[in-house]
Amino acid sequence: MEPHLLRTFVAVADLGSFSAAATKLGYTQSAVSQQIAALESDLGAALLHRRPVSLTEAGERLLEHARPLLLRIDAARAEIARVAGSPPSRISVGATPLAAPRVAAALTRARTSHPRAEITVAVLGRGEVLSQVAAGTLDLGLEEGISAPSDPLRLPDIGPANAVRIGEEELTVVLSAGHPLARRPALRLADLADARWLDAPDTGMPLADLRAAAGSDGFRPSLSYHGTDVGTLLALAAAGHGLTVVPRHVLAGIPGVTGISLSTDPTLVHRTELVHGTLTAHMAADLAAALTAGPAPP
Amino acid sequence: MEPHLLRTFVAVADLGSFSAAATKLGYTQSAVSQQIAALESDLGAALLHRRPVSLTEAGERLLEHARPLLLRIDAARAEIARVAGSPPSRISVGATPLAAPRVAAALTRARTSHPRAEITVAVLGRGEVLSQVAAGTLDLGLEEGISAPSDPLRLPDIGPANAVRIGEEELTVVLSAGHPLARRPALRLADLADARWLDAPDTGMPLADLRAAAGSDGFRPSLSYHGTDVGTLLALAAAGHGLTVVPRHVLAGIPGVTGISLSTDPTLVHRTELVHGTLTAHMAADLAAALTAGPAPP
DNA sequence: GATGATTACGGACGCCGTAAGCATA
DNA sequence: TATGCTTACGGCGTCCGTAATCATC
Repeated sequence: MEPHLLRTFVAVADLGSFSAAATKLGYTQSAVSQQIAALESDLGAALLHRRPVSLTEAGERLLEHARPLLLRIDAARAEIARVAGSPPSRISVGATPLAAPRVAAALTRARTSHPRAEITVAVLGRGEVLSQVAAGTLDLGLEEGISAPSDPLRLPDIGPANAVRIGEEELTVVLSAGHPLARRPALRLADLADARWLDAPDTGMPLADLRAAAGSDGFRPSLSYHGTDVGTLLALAAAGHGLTVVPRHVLAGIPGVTGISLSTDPTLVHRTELVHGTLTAHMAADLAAALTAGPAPP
Repeated sequence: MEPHLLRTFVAVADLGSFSAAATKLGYTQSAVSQQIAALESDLGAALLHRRPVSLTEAGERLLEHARPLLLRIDAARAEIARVAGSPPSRISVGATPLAAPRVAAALTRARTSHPRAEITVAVLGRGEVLSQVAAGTLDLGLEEGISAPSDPLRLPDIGPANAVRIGEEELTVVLSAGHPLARRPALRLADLADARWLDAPDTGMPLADLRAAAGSDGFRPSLSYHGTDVGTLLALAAAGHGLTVVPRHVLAGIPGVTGISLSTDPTLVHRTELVHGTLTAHMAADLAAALTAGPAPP
């Protein structure tokens, strides 16, 4: 269970290939093979099927633990590096595309009260935000996703009390204006399991999250979009390539699409949280105050 | 950041001594010294002051990460061992003392519906429960603590969705019957920071949790009790040795003590959660259904 | 001076690369 | 047959124990 073995295991699982993982990590094919073998013998269970490479049941379980473990290890290392180093004068903030409007709005307000802070903002794919906060590349990150009202997001914890609630909004499913369901006042997520869905893991709600929320194994992708541009995602939805789920506010004034509320569902909402390393907890408190004022403006 | 380094670091931090940690872990004094040195050089920061041994700022940070990391590593290993092994016929359940009445009540009901299950029950000190669930020694554990209403407990996560809410109850502070405050209808936790407190880390609410909940650095212990017997704890409170905090139901019919509600506080409640490895999720669902029926009987 | 952490050194083991082997598509 | 994972083997680095050294109470 040494971290470098977990790292290799995750790489192999992601890439579906020993040799690809080897080149990515700077090892030889053989080394990766030996590392996986070592992990399997340590744990006493086969983790991967070979030829083609796929996860065994035990491998699936390990993967669920390995990612958060590696994330937390990075977080610990980054935190200690900060304690040892000098207090940072620059603050970097990252956000997922659907949370980005909140940062922009809050920073204009923060500028007036803290005019001398040097702030960097980046919009990143979902998943990048948390790992970069963990690694210390980002000081603060805005994450968002689906949850029950007043329930926290299910993010891997990278430290004590590292996420604070920013706000919750109505969750809507985006349909092209001409869609048969476009005139319904509200919909239940489970009823849409068999529809055509957009797979936009960087930008929209991951389909796996929809499956988890609806308790269904549907939500199969009809088109995949890799990128962080919300406009493109909505344009794809408007063109009828599939459905996607977003918080209501991003649809304001967008032509060609209709947002149908999912709030009659076993009460699902779109929730935004501010994630931070514990060392930037005071910064987080300041920014959170500015951010929680309400839903983001257009 | 290899796990064995973290393990020795935690042992040194707990025991306050390199040599004590060495004997506990089966190393030589020298090996422990080298391991700590390796960790410090890897992280680029001093983790411990020597002579006497105490944590540096960086060490404090690392410790906050190291314990959950080790817990999760144990959880992953246990989970994989279960996948590889045969499905368990015996179920072991553990609970902290203040949660114990709930298991007892639920199991009598579970007995009638699942008469052939072989169930083991243990009452353990706070902190033992989670680590044994992680390690796979326990299949299910009942944890409890202070939280805001409908907020989850702040437990280190040992896997995806590993805790489910069982119930919440009024939180009361226990006073001897003759105590000056014993006739108040309600109290605020922060006002009691300077009182004499019982330190019963295995049984009652840890004083550190009270400090965190009240945002105060008071709650200093006047007497410490190590053990898992709630009756003894209440007897100490009745005898005026100090205050302690418990959920209301444990006080029903106990002479010599008075419970004053803390519910007017920034709304603090006593919350109970069922913790499980993901592999026992279905067992957890069954037991949770029996457990959530209401507050435990006397 | 005794206790306890550090440093020096040596043997054993582990890890990774090279290279050969082997199975599957 | 070719791609790709596995096994064999050797060098190098790491880890831990013994033992000597150093520092602190």
